[in-house]
Amino acid sequence: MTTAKRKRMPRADRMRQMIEVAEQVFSERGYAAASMDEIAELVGVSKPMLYEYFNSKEGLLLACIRESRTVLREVTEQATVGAADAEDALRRGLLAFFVFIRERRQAWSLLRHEMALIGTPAADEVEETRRQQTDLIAALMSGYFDSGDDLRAEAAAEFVVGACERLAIWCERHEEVNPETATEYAMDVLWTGLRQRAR
Amino acid sequence: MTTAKRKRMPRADRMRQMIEVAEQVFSERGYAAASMDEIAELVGVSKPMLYEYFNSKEGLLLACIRESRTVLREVTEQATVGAADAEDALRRGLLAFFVFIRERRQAWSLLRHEMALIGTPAADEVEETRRQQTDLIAALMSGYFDSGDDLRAEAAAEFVVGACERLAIWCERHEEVNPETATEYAMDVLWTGLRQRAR
DNA sequence: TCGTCCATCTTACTCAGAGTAGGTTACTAG
DNA sequence: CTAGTAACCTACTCTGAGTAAGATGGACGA
Repeated sequence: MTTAKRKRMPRADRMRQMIEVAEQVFSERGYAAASMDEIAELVGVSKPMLYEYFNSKEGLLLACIRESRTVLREVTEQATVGAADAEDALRRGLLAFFVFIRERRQAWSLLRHEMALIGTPAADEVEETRRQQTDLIAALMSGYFDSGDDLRAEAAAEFVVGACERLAIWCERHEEVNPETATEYAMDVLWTGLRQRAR
Repeated sequence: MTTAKRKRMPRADRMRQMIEVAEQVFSERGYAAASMDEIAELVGVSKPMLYEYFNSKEGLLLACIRESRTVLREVTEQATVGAADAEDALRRGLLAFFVFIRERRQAWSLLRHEMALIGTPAADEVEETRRQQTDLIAALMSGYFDSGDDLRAEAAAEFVVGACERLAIWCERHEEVNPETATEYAMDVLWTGLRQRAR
């Protein structure tokens, strides 16, 4: 990218570059079909360098996922500060999320495909990202809602995360649905409930 | 299983047996970590037999996923026949789903881990399962709801599927939450909406 | 009873790609 | 100008998916 034909670059820079390329390749080909040789070649470096910095293919994937998670967290947290009430907070958070997934498709596609790796670090890592969002929502809610039933509140937070994730994937198939509309759809069901629409 | 020490069994039977074993191994080890050699050994047959019947590792996975999907469809469709109204239909469907995932954990865990295989048949297959459920819900709703906005209705259906999927995963971590309670939590948010609980 | 047909099954490979051992080169400080 | 070390490379091993080519058991007609 940076037209650097000079080799030898400092560890931190090289790592960033590797993550950038890997994110691209993983989301294009899929984790399984992506080869470390190809990533190394695109970076312009030999394979052992990848292993030097990330230990394994899965380690490289992990780094990509963590990278995306950090951005997602920053974006959604920022969005909800200074919200007027629960409804406002929820709406702002949702909008930030839907904007994120539109602007950073590749990163999102990595987060969304939860590896066929039950019990492996990568699966845990994706799960951890959801937990992060769930906690955020649960925290938001507890500030505005009657607690009453903690288990129920936790379930509600999981619910919101799952629903939005799915809606986001649906949005990929519907270019015409912009983040604002998606947010409105989500709020409609979440906040108002389906009862309102029953005959 | 059937204590058959006699080899040579008819194609159909052998395939069923292979799918049974594969479902077990895939959900235990994860798709990537599972080896065809191991599955073949557990079945008591040599590897080329697996390829004879399923063509590839992914083909075998596909067969497992399709198997589960068929059962899921039967169960949920059956549950909703003869529902009194939209609320009742939704509740029955949800309960059937939550019972299914509790009773058939392995099958569910296969459906839930959507392979790190963007653009490959297996990913499409899992997606197809969701579409099946989404269509079912959309059909249910259209029978009871004002149509008005088709896109909105489609979005709502996606929403329900995603939310329930996530809630189901959450249930795995909470043994104390039985299908009935899960259904109640889901109905609470979906039907009533979060507004009811705001301070 | 005996062939003969073919579906079921096997042994024994190839090949791609993850991961590594051990050595080489360019920059940097003294 | 010479260490010293961080960045880098060549050239391997090894596991596991996928396959070629052939062996075998048993149903069924003669």
